[in-house]
Amino acid sequence: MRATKDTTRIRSLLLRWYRKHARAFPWREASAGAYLILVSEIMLQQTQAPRVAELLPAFLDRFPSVHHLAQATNAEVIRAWKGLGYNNRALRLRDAARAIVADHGGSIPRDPELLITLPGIGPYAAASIAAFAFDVPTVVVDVNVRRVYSRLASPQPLTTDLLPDDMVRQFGSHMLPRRTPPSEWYNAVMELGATVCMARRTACEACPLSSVCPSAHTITVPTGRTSATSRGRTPEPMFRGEPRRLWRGRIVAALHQHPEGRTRSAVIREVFTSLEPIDVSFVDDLLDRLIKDGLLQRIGQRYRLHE
DNA sequence: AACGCGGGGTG
DNA sequence: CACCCAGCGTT
Repeated sequence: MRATKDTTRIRSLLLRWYRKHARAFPWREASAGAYLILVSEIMLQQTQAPRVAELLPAFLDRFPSVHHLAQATNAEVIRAWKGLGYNNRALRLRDAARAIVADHGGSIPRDPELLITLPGIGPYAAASIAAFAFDVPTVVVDVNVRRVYSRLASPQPLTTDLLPDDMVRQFGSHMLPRRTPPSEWYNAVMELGATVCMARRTACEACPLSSVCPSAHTITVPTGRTSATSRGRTPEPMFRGEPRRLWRGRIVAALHQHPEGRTRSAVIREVFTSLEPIDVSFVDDLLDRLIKDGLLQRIGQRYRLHE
């Protein structure tokens, strides 16, 4: 862990850099309210910032307030979520809006302890909404923050090396500025993580913290087998050489344009072109999972987005 | 603790 | 092309 003396230096170097290099995003505007922050934080968990910036306005136009979102049906919110992936999260975001209306008078809570009780809001989202929407001085740790803080706190030999979560949090509570708003601080840390102190590549020569960073210029890309599967991750289930989740996404996409629904045969024709009888069980498994998740419903012989 | 969830980005 | 990326809820 670095000496306290360096903390002030790190803060001022990074904040000065951020004021010069910040990209303009809707959630960084002074006019951004808590509802915009809530929606954008959920979107940003899964999608690159430029893409969220592109898709966020249409979603907010469709659901301008937490009250509008709370009234959305499953199908309505899934359609508005198109292009963002992870449809389950759209439903949870809508459920969170319903809980905010039902239990919090329509006002988004500012206390992380309350935020984390909402559907789809975990430790990261609860802290980030409190910090970005209300400038609550709380420790926020996403993968960008964890990466930047790990490299800054102690020398990391490899780009894949990260400190344990508890050490990152300890360093993070030490780094929280006393006067600068937490929203500005975390925007700066995440901007550095996204554009300079990146996961698979570092740009130490362009980093404002290289003079105080113990990992600067020495961190290297690991060689050899580093793939997810060889690190012990469960391999994704595949079908016809592609991950199951992509077939799942195609079924949802195929039903976007058909409010009246499609028969199983029609879905198979459109999405799979043709199928051996032995493989039809794969489709049935997919359809069952989609229904279980609340994305689809079966009406008679037809499947459609869940109303 | 392990699994499932999208689809674009990167080397 | 192979490989990478992320936080949440469920089981």
